[in-house]
Amino acid sequence: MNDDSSRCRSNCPINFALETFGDKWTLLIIRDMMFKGKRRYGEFLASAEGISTNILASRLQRLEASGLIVSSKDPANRGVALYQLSPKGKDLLPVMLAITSWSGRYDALSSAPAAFLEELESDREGLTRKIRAAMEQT
Amino acid sequence: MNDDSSRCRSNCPINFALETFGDKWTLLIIRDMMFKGKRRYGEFLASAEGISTNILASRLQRLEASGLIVSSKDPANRGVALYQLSPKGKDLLPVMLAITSWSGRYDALSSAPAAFLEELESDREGLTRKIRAAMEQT
DNA sequence: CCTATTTACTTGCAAAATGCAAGTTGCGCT
DNA sequence: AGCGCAACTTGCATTTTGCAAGTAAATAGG
Repeated sequence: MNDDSSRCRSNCPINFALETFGDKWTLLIIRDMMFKGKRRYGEFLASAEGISTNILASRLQRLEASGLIVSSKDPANRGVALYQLSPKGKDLLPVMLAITSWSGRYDALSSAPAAFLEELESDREGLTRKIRAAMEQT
Repeated sequence: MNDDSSRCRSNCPINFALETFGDKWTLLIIRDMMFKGKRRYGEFLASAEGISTNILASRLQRLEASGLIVSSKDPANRGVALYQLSPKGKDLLPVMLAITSWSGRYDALSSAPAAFLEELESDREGLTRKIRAAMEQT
């Protein structure tokens, strides 16, 4: 293999959006929205990893600024804010599934349910469709 | 859809290895090893994003501790350290490709070469094989 | 053999990000 | 009006990062 299409030299870098992927809390918030259907400030705050309230506010702001989520007020209750994934945010699903699959295989602390992991390996497309449908519901 | 296999409640969390994915520099180092064939301390230090030397040392140590990379001394030159992806590290390829694909579509600052992105969309399996082969070379 | 250079780090300190606890604001209910 | 809840904001201590400089070991040249 002497054509080099699979490798990049420093003059043709592969860069990616580090603001999104290089941050722990950002990924957790997206995960919560994507797989757990969370939409409210208090729900994110309650996640097992224990994000603190100032950081949560800052990350939600950043996520909205970069177009990954959209915020609105619950029409039934103006005191409640709703955060939802934008199409751009929903398109992170393949990334999250790849991370989940790798973590399920290699990271002992990463406990996705076994049924979920099995379905992910055996029928990723079907699972993807199901999750996309679930995301539209909210 | 009232079976809930595509969503998880808080009692069945999807957790992933945040030490790996939640850190900016960790991802960049893995990218450099995977797509650019970098193996040496000085090469990582020279990456466009400008990691500082103390952070690089700390991340390499962490990556080795978590089994993603293996370090050795260059047999031809004992003063030179070589860092290489372990099988566990190489298996991050699908994650990196998913991130690259998303970034290529949505992030203006993320410039993977167009030919790479096209191949990624049209023949991901083939590209994956090529990159895996290239990774074995080092 | 002695010196200079390269490579891979370590150290010290200032700046920034994070974590924690407490306070504030706006809305809905009674 | 008064209470409660949800969504933030603020202040401050702690941790992490970034930057500049320094050290140690291994080749390279004279």
